[in-house]
Amino acid sequence: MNCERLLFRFEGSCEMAVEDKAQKLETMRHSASHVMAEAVKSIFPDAKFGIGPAIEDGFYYDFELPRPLAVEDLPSIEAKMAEIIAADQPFKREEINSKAAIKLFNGQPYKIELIKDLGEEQISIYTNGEFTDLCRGPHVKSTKEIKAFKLTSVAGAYWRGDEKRPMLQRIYGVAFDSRADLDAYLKKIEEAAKRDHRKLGKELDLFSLHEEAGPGLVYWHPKGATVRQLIEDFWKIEHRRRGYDIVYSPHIAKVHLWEISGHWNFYRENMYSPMEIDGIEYVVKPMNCPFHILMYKTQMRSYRNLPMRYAELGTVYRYERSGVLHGLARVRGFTQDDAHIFCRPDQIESEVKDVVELAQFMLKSFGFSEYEMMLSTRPEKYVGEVKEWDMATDALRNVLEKLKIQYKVDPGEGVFYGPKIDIKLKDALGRLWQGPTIQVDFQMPERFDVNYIGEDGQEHRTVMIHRTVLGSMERFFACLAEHYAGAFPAWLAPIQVVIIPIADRHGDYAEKLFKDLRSKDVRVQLDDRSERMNLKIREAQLNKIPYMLIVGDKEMESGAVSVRLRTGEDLGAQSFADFEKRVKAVVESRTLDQL
RNA sequence: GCCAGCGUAGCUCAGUGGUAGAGCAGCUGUUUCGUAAACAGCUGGUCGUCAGUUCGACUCUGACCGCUGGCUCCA
Repeated sequence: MNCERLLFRFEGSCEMAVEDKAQKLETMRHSASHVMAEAVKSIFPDAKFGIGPAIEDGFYYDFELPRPLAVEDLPSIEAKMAEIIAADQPFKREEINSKAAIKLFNGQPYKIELIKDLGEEQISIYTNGEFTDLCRGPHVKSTKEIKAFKLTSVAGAYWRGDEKRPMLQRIYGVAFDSRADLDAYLKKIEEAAKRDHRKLGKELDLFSLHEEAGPGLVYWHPKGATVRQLIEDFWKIEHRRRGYDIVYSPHIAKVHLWEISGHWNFYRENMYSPMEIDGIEYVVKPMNCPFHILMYKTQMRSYRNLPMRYAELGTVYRYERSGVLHGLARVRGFTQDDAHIFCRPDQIESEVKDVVELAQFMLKSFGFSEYEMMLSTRPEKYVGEVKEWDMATDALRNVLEKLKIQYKVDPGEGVFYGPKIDIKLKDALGRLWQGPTIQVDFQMPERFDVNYIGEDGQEHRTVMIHRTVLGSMERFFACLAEHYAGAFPAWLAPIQVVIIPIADRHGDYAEKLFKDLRSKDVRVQLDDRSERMNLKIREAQLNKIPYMLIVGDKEMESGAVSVRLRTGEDLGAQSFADFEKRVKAVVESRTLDQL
């Protein structure tokens, strides 16, 4: 047997083992949810049960209870669960017909609804101890196989995810194979909370939000604004290189414009209330598309000039419901890195491909390697013809397939005017946030009568591609801050270098260095306070400033600087010229992990 | 918007039915110091807002606003 085959077999079995282990964990987590339900039943005999699946890292169960739960209730439920686990109750599977099941679940309206919706003759039920549940399974053999768990939170959740149906109480828990795994997980969550962008925003003086001025409206402080400007500069250069034209458009427009686009009809609730100007109603823009269309339409466009790509860092306002606001990740006023590509139908695929590649390039440039690609298809409420939708969806799918990108399909999650590819970024706690999006649209061109003159001299309908490659500056910045825990790569760091004179007599030398670096566009700060060097280092460290230059008698004599990195590494003395070279190289290469 | 929790100095937090404290930050002074916090003094809050209960509320009740975790939503 040759090595290659051996290796292949080894990999194969390895993968299998991983899959197997994940499966076992999921089963155990699902069983844990039954155990929790049993515990809840013993405490609240009148509880009505919803559903209780396994989820990533754990499980939940939804209940209707006689009183609201608080986190304080969790320990007693956990204690009861521990008893059940210790009792080593076996899980028993039975198959019964649906009539018998409906009888069995008498007094459990949610279960009965589920049974009826299943519409099957035979259904399976699982029993452990005092608790019997409608369940497809599988489960562990007995409760003792649930090794380590913890209940984490209580929350409200609509029955079947429908806000018109009753809200049940959901208890979330996590479960692992061992105490050590559970502890490691809890530790990870604790660490992740420390890099929450809202916390970093305060600690590093990056941005603020103000209750008195309105929720969801962002104030970018100098340091946050610096990072944003650097991202925007990079974005602009990259767009020009790739054939985009940068444009600007107004912040308000007549309601009529959104009546044409269809947004008024579909999204009026999410737009800021109209204001009357000269007897005509205007709204603040919730998106930039109609503006770009108006610009496109100022001339006759030839097929020779397509595609045309209008890009704009466009600030938009959307009325988001109060409960969904979240730091910079979900706000009411935000700046999209928007662009609209006007092209011919035969150009769709290649344009989409370029956009996908641009998005990947942008994410990679900022150090994001973990993200999810989703293909969202035609929703229930849509405009246009199914034929066009299919064409647009195929174009998106083809690109994903050709680029060999792993993606998931989100059925019915497209925009009312077209299907889209979404890229979701992860925050510190592993929550996914919609980032870049690419939407193929035949509808806006139809509504706004957007055309080009073809080779045949006739008018043809232009196709639009709406896209962002970062998402919004706010959300992208939030994810970026969390990704680096506030220690931005040197090229993005709001302050790159801090100069720390040891005593006042080193001030002049320090100032000379400061002016020199500043004249070379290094973002440098001089810390000439009458404080001890130790304090200045500590503060620079807490501010995650990449380079600290310590200058005292030794350095002053030889025209040197002592370099300390924010990693804690002390590089010792080197010539100032060498240091400048080093910083220049690191910043210009936009390297992400080197100082 | 819905469910639950929370809201005390710039920040992190303690506290009680009888009109509030700590550390850090800030200010003033002393210190001039070699790789993560020098020392001393001082300033600072109508305890989220508005009502109600009470002789008296920051503390109890209600409404509202905001935040946190979920749910729903996210053009």
